[in-house]
Amino acid sequence: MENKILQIGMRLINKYNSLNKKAHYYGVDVLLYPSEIHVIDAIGENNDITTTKLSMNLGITKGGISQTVSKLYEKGLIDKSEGSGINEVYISLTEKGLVAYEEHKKLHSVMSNRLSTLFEEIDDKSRDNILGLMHIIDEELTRMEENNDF
Amino acid sequence: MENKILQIGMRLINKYNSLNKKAHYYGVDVLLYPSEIHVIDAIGENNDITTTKLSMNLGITKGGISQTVSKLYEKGLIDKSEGSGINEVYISLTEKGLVAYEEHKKLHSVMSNRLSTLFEEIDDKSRDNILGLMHIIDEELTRMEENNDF
DNA sequence: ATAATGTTGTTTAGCAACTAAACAACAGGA
DNA sequence: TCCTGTTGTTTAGTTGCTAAACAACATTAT
Repeated sequence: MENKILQIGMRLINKYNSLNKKAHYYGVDVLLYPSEIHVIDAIGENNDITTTKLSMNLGITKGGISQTVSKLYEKGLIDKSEGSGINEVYISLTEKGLVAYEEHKKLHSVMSNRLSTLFEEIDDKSRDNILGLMHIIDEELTRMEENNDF
Repeated sequence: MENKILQIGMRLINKYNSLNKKAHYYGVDVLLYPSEIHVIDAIGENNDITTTKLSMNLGITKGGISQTVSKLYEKGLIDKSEGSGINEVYISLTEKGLVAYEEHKKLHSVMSNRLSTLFEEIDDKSRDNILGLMHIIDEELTRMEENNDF
């Protein structure tokens, strides 16, 4: 009973991670791997982004991003354009990329809506407690990261 | 504001997964990789377990478990014993394995305790709402898994 | 101006952590 | 005895990274 939340939380993370291993088509004609749809998602939410910013945004090395971006370019989901003369490359979605982005987003909207609804219906105290709970987890994960405890 | 929880939740998952990529010593003289400490954890909570049961328990193929178990055997963290004449092998922790298991558990106890405390202090309504929230996420992840939607 | 340093993105080799498939060893029943 | 089911193992292949070296250009220092 004591660490029930932690247990459920771990089960949710495992479930998410397990789901997150399968490739899908997302409405386009090429199979997209998890790493690829994540990059597409990040570009869709921040068009004309650079490799370095994607790297920071997703917490992956520049080399890793560069590899995934190359695959997406070959599959015709993104465009590259030289940015403001400097040593930058702006990455944006093609029409095909946009299709995949929106299809992917659509699949999450049901859960997103259900959570929004619940969050709006509950009282302030519950809302605060939920955020407090998440805050504790966040703090502890950060502490573990800093102390190298895991 | 609408999908704030989902956003925080995703950040927590990413943070956890990022932490979960590093190898540690866990108080013993050999470096243990994430997959290895997970298997140790599962054996610690269920001593004299078999490969097949570990496989089901962790949601990994028998081959994958077999590989990780081999490494743990070579590192001296587990013992194997023939089980009841049938075609089974019982896996248990050595003293060294037990040290790693308990060290790993200790690192999680701070967060576990903080969450337990919070959960005990809040009112029933908040408690129900938190569980309700998790239940929705669980349901939606299951639905996505079944429909192959992701 | 020239040299040193910083920044951008890319490529390469290597690794962890799997999976799928073939396999050997044994058990129990037809 | 043969067939089937189960157990655990091994092998080859894959994804998704990282670390390190690199080239190209920009900025700063001397």
